Amino acid sequence: MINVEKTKEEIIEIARDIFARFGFKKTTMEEIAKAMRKAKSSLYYYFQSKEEIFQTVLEQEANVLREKIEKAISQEDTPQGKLRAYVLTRMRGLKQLANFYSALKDEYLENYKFIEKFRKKYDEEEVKTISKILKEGVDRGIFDIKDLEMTTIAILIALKGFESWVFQGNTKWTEKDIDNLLDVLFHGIVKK
Amino acid sequence: MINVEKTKEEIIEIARDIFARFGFKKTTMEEIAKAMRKAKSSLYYYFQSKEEIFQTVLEQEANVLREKIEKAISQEDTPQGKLRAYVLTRMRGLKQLANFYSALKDEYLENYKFIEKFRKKYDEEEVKTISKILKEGVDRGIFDIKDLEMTTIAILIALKGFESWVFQGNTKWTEKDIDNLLDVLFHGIVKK
DNA sequence: TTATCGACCAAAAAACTAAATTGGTCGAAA
DNA sequence: TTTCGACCAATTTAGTTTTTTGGTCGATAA
Repeated sequence: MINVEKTKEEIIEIARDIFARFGFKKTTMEEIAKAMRKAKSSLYYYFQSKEEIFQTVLEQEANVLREKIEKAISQEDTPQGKLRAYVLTRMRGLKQLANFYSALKDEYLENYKFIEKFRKKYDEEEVKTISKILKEGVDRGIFDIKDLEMTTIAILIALKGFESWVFQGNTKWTEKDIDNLLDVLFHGIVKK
Repeated sequence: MINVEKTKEEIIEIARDIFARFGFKKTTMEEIAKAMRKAKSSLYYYFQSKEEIFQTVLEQEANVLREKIEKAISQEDTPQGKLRAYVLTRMRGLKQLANFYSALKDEYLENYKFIEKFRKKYDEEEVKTISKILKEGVDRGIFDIKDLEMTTIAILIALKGFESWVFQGNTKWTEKDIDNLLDVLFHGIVKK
């Protein structure tokens, strides 16, 4: 009762490492149990299924990133600064979750609907975050955006593009490069 | 001798359709031969391998697209127009090659090195095309770009991002949307 | 009551094997 | 010069058996 939450925490803590290494599919309940020095069936006292454990781990991980981003944004004042903070923090955070991220990617083929669901939910969050920043910029008379929704999606798509590009190890991006690109986003390439 | 080239053309013409439907792996030489009303071994009189046939088909298809793009660009005068023509023509062309494109994607898992090689070569072409347009814009005093190479790659990556987004059927993009995005690329989102 | 466990099961996955296909070769014959 | 069928080694596929895995349940400590 009083220990349940604590044990749950322990489980997801250990499960996280194993999932990060082997991904969802290749991680077995037996492994997690052994690492916990418990019997496999004991895990089911705390979680209903392997899926539930994984989902919990995912959500927790997402929370950490979300908070980092939230904090980074709130520390900036200008919409430009916020957008920059968002992009940079997101990039760094994902890099830190690289193991996890690649594990997810590996099992992209088998499309577990609960993972798909998670992705969708997270995508929607990101859309909200970006569009909020953009909207604030427009409201404060700093940004001039014709189609806010389309621009939001565009930024997200581009961001995802860079993401997979970077994680594919095609090019090593520095912070300076990101700034360069943000500069294009902010001011365009046409001379004024 | 005089007919060899003609027969070769016939083969790749027929092979293209089959490859487009079933992809490289699932297409058999027997099928191609049957569609040609020839024996399988006859194909080897014209091509050294299945790979060579596929490669030829690929290259031909790329040539068609390349010419379309080249023509579209040359008909425009301003760098903005050229870039717009490039993006639009490329998008349309790839949409037309959708079957082919998805066949390629399906076999992305098995990574045939000759396909990888082709992709790389084509990527380099695209980089050249884009950077040429950008450079012209800069030289004519129309564009103002800090890091030309990085901007080129950025545009290409973003383009690829949209590509897979569109082909995944996530959103239906109109020409107007593209124009909207190009507008962001040209003028940025910061109010002037 | 709370927490843990081993025995157990159905279903899925992995390992194995036999049979069929496939890309490619070669010499013969139109 | 062009086409073909017979043939081969190697890969794929289909079918089967064995093992593993997620999950359940009742017993049993604490």
